[in-house]
Amino acid sequence: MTRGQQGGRAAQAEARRAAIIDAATTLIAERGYQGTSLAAVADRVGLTPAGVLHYFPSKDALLSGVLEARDRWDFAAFVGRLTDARLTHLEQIVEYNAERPDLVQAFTVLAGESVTEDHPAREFFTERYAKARADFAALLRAEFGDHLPGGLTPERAAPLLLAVMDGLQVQWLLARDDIDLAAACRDFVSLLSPTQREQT
Amino acid sequence: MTRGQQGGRAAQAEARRAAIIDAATTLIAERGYQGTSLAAVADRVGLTPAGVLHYFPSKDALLSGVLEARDRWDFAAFVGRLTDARLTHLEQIVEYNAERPDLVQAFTVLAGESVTEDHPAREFFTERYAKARADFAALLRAEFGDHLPGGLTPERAAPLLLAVMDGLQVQWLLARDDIDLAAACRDFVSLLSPTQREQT
DNA sequence: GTCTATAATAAGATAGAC
DNA sequence: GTCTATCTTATTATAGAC
Repeated sequence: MTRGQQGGRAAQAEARRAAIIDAATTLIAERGYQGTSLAAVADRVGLTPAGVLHYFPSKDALLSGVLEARDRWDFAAFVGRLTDARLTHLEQIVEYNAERPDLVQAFTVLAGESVTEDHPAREFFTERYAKARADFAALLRAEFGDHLPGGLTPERAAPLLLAVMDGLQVQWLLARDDIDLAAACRDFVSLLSPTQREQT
Repeated sequence: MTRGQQGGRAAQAEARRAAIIDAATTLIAERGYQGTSLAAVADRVGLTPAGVLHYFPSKDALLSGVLEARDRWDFAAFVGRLTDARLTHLEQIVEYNAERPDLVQAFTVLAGESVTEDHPAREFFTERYAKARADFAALLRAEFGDHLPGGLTPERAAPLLLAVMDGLQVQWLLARDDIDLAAACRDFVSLLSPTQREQT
């Protein structure tokens, strides 16, 4: 039974790593990256700080693991399906995010921290946003063509779309009863849609 | 000369407090609130940590001072002139903010941190956003009336406007060469404007 | 693979000298 | 009003036992 349902030793180590990343993500959501200690992560997975450092050689390496896990999730949920991407699909992601406030909170906190100097997540978010702007521009062009309301182009609207999604998350996390994440996102898309304007 | 150009002892104490708040704001921008130590603040104003604690009895009290100073600035710049507020005025504020990336960065970091549990700035940002949504809705109604593009009302557009301004700041701080804060803000306003749609 | 033990810093805050 | 000195606690990370 040493090679049970989880497979061999390597697979067990992978499961441990995943559990540590999970715990770290939750704690980052609750206390931020700077506010998260290795001791707290270790407690959550039933290890000591030294035990955690066996899987991730430093706290920064653990953060990298958290960010990479998010990237894999994003890829599976969105970028991997970009060939058939539609704005409705983007709205589905928003709805799915609304079911995972812990994940949204972790990455809202990290994005905020990332603008500080020499933050270990700064490069990650810089590249992530640049890529998101390019992806969103392509999405908007596929959906609406070259000419958007207000005389905007997809390239000029893309940062706005990204900003709205990000900014709404902050407001939602601070006032979940007042903000409907998915509905507000749809509201913004309706501003971009040439066909739906002036509806009552 | 003991009562020189700065006034009496009370005024000198106020000047000290202001200098400490200034230093703290800069350091929060550079390293976040959790990453800012009293020792670093003290260094910047030529005091020891104990000296700083003479003016602010705790680190949290110092943060409150930073937030109150921002509130006073906001009031002078925006809320205090709400009677004659126009969207063009809001755009002037964005342009002014673009000249003060340090302030923008400090409050972007703090807003991100504030969504964590028991953060000392959480209540501040919760109330600030709620008030901003109400103010923006009134502003949009005064400017455009009850009916906005996409079938939106001022109340539904206000959180979007707030989200765009916030989200653009994050993108701008991470890629100042790629994002034109004021221009992007105007782009969004043009989406809300009933008269300017479909311009080329 | 996980631990104990410990190193090496650093934090916020207090007491009391000056 | 500001300092020195100190308390107390927490941090990341390493070395080496088991």
